[in-house]
Amino acid sequence: MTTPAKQVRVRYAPSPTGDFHVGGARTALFNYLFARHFNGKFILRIEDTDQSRYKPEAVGWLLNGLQYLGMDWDEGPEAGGEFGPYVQTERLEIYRRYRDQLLEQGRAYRCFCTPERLEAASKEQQRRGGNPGYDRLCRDLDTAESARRAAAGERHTVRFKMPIDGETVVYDAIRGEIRFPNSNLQDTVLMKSDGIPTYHLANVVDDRLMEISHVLRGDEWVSSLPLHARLYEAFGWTPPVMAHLPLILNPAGKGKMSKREDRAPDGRVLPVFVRTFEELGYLPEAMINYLALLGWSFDDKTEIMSREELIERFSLERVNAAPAVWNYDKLDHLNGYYIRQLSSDALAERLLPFVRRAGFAVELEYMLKAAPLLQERITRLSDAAKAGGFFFADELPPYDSAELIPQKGDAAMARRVLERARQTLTSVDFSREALEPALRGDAEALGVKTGQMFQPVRVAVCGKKAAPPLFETLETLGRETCLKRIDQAVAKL
RNA sequence: GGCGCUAUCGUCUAAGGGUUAGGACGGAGCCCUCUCAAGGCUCAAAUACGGGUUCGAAUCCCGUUAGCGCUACCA
Repeated sequence: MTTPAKQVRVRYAPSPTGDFHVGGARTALFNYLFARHFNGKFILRIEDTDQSRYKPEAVGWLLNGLQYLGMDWDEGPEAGGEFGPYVQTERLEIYRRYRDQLLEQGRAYRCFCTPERLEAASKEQQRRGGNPGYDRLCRDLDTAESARRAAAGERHTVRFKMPIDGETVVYDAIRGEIRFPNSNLQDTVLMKSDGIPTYHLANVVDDRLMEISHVLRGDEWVSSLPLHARLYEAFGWTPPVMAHLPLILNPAGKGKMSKREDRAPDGRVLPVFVRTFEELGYLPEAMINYLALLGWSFDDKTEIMSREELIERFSLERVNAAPAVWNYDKLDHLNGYYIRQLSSDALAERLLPFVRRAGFAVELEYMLKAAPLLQERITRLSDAAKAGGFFFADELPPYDSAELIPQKGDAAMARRVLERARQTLTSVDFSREALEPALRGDAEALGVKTGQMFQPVRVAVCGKKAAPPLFETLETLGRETCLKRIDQAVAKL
């Protein structure tokens, strides 16, 4: 990628109207990677111009989410910076100045139409076979009259005067040239009647004032590009490089990844919000790797990439134009992979809060022993409580005694096996190295296959058939617990 | 409806005029094995359709179809 001439300054500019979801995280990530790749600045700006949809918790969710994913920002809330404030409702005076400028230049006009009239006008337009939208009634209002009505306190919005004929040609760094017939474009509202700008005005003004060099945002914004291009033009500004990132579609491929969390047919939550992924124990390494692969690729082979590699390799040229369908299986695969890459110490530490939250009182020392046995068997950190509950619980949850009966065996065999094992476990050195030959010897002495020997013991001790390797498990659990559980199992037979 | 974007295995993608169309997830099979995993090997699986351009098209152009996005005093 050719290095941009001026300093790269990009921003992620969400509106705090809801939870921070993966679509937003992907947009933030591409901005972050782009900035870090060029040693530029990654700026966070809060676009809170929609008062009615504003959610006070949203900024917290956002900041926490970015921190969890390890995307540090150079300027913005909590970071400061010389282009602040970075919250739009703290910049209202600025937008009013630019509104006035457009008004004076005749590039915008006051609209006194009521919502009711707007609706009626839109319907009338449609009835006449045109497009729905505003009929531009106030566009040619006398300026003195307009100013007088405004001064008298009459409620109004300010609309941008779009050209009526011809076309607006814009350029997108990913898609190239895009042409829009002006006959299709609206005189969009720039300033609402409450004196707060809409996205379009605030965004363009801020990007200019904050010296944003590249705008990387979601594909849903391409339809606003002509307006934004005309706004830059009206102000006499050169627009930043605009790049629209492909949308993330829900797993069904039908529509944008929803902003609501559904459940799979089996009842599992299908997370959409960043904090849900965090709560379920997705590692930031996996999230970032997966997100980066949604709409971007490095080459024909490489998929596993660390943050540093992503930063080094990221380029706008390799961003795809087509929308991408979200795939939970692939994310799970990556998460499992990154879990397996962790040292057992690191895994134990990460596991501890999850297992404790599930209600088990566990110490780090014990977790250090259990973690390696769980490592290959979990795809998310939160899976550990279920997969290894028998490690952490005092009492095993109830299980079906039929599970104790070995393949091609019967209850009598299970009893013989367990009683023999109990005897052995009472005296043998309680290490995996000693346990294995001892129990194998028991199998031989009893004339049963090793599987028939191990399975009843495994179920007695773990309460289920699918569990980590037996001897390591026994060793971790300790003699006392193992003997107790075998006694309980024998009693069930 | 209008406007816009997009179109390679089920999914994420590579190949950007010449390849047996490559990789990954998922699926199937085999191996390993005390179960479950993990790991290794193998297999099935794609250029939406129709026209051009060209010696040659997944690749360039046009059309169709389909999907998605936008069509607010929301972002």
